[in-house]
Parts: sequence; C-alpha cells; structure tokens
Amino acid sequence: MHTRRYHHGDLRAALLTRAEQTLREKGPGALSLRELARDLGVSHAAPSRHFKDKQALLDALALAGFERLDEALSASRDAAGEAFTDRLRGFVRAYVDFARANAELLDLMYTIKHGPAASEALIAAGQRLGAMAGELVAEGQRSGEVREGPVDSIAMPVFTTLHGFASFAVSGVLSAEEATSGFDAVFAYILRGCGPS
Amino acid sequence: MHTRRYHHGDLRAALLTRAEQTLREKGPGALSLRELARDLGVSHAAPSRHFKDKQALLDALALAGFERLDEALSASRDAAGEAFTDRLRGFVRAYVDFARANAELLDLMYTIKHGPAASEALIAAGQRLGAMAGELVAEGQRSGEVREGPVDSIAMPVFTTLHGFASFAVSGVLSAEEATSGFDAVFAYILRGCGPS
DNA sequence: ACCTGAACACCGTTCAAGT
DNA sequence: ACCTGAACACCGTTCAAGT
Repeated sequence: MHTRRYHHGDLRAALLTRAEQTLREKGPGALSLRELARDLGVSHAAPSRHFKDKQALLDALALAGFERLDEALSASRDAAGEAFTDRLRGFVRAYVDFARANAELLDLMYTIKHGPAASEALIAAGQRLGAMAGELVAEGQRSGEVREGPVDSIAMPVFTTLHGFASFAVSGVLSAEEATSGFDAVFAYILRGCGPS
Repeated sequence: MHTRRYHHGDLRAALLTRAEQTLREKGPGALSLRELARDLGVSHAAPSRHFKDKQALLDALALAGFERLDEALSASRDAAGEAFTDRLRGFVRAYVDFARANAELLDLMYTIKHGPAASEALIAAGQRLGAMAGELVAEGQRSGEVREGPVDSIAMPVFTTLHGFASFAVSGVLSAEEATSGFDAVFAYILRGCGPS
C-alpha cells in the first residue's frame, strides 16, 4: 500500500524493464498488462497512458532490443583490431551471443506480429544492422579479403547466415552444444562465401 | 443449430484446418479456442477432448507445418534433374517458397514457445530437414562440387543460410521485392560457401 | 467416447471520475 | 498530466452431467 506511485513519468520505463524481465523468466505467454501493473503497484488501467495497446508495449520492447543489439555490435567493432577476419568474427560472435543471451527477446524482435505503425521503426532498426554488415563487407573489399561486387549482394547473404544460425540456436533446432561447436564451421563458411575468386 | 456435430472423430482435424486458416488470415493473435469452436458449431469445451491445451493445438499445428515442408522439399528433390547445382537450387527454392507462402506458420514452427513435450517431436522434424540437406551435400561431395569434410560442418551452415533468408523474408526485414531479387545472390553465396578449394 | 453447460479466474480495453 | 475504479466483452480451463 506504500508502494511507489510513479507520477514522475518513469512508469513507461518501469513497464518496459519489468516486461523484459518476465519475458525472459516466464516466456512471452506470461506477459500480461494487468500483472505488470500489479507488479509495479499501479492500477491495471495505468499502462494504457503509456502504451495504447498491449501490442504497442511489445513493439517498444522489440525496438529496445534492436537498439541494444545495435550497441553490442558497435561495441564489438570498436573492440576489434585491424584485421578483417577478426572484425568479421567479432561481429558474428556479438550477434550470436546476443541472441543466446536474449532468446525470447530476439524471437519477439523478428516476430511477424508487429503492427504496421511500429513495423516502420523496426524495419529501420533492422536496416541499421544490415548497414553495419555492409560497412564491414566494404572494408573487406578494400583490403581484398572480400570479392568484388555490389556490397549488398554480399552483405545480405552474410547477414542472413548470421541470423539463421542465431535463430536456430534460439529456437532449439541447434542445441547449446551444437551452437557452440558449430560456430567455427559457420564462420569458415561465411568467409568462403564472401571471399575472393 | 443444424450444424454438423462431428461425432466422427474429425473434430481434431477440423480444428487444425480452421486454426491454420485463421492463423493465415488474421494472424496468431486472433487464434482463440472458443472462436474456433464457435466457427465449427461446437461447444467451447469440445476442443479440450482433442487438445489438452491451447499450446497443444499450436504444437500440433507447427508439427503439421514441418510435415508439409518436408513433403515440399522431398517433392523438389524428386522433380530435380541430376545436376547438383540444380538440385541444391530447387531445395533452396522450395524452402523459401514455403516460407513465403506460409509466413505465419513458419513463424510458429520456429517459435520458442513450444512445451517440452512437443519440442521433442518438433526438434525431430527439424532434424529430418537437416538430414535432407546433409544428403544433398553428400551428393555434391561425391560429384566433386562440394568440398571435402564432415557433412554436418557443411550442411549446417548451408541450411542456416537458407533459413535465415526465409526468416528475413517472412519477418519483413527483406521486402517481397528484395526477397525475390536477392535469391540469386544468396544462392551464389551458398555455392561459394560449400564449393571446393 | 464424445460433447454440453455452467462456473471460475483471468484477460485487454474503455471511460468517467478523481488528484 | 497522470492515475483510479468500475464496467464490458472476451478468454482458457475444469468438471459434473448428458447422449
């Protein structure tokens, strides 16, 4: 009864934080606006001030996921050395690690359910990731470690492999052990796929 | 009031058929056991005789999806000629076409939500697909069009690329046009990734 | 064996009203 | 501006009872 009241405008942030926590711990099916409101000590109608819809909250969650993935990939790039293969390897690693550490969130990010309003922002976020892959490929072309040709026609398949591997790891098609032991094979295959001649 | 009664045991099949229809037409959020029952002129408690859970129905739907994908891939193999690249190309085509024609179903098939009971059967279904990719790769090795090495270390990345591309097409990361125009680039990249030397 | 009808606890969403 | 409380229509699930 003496719980915080959240008149400060941080209810929105609190809802997102808590939602991601229950998504991670109990899965997407357990996400309920009413329970979120209960957990935060707020009336069940309060969330509607910040998210017009349950879908709107899910959209915001997915968008936050893209932003964090973006940061993780940027960080991996900044941490890498000069060598192209190291940089590419770090990029792949960062994506796969994020996927495995945020399985439910990744599932949500790439789910089909997003409303057309949010899809725009989500697709833009996805394209930012694709652009990062494109920069990496362009670097590789300049150093001669990636074959000539339109950047997108190389970066798209590379990114696609990356995502497929992460998706298989997340959905359980690959077990945790297979995902770990298969990384090198996937990376070697990616190098072959984009390498010269 | 004079609707069919389904005492024949075909309620289970009717539920699945109808469920897939509304999944396709109105999306996963619109799937409700009660509405399904209503649509089929049956009491709202009737489905529970055939599916202990809503999740059990979703699991069955996903499993049926894997079976149909399996058939589509088998059919593509039987329809293909002798040449390895044609056979591989047909395999990739069949997977991508299935994905684009059954977007919501593919999303469900690879979703993370499946109960541990069903996961076993679903993972087995996924592994059957992987085995088909493995056979194809082994053929390519025999004809010298795929490089030497453990079959799985080549088939897994190939299948992964396939799935990543399909997943991007389904989730809207790639527009319909990009998915169409990007196919050749992806296929060329797959050939490079598994090719010799 | 298969289905019905009522019951229960829980949703998402809306809206007047409060502060 | 932000939140509450009541209300509405809809769920999934269970269980006695019917055929």
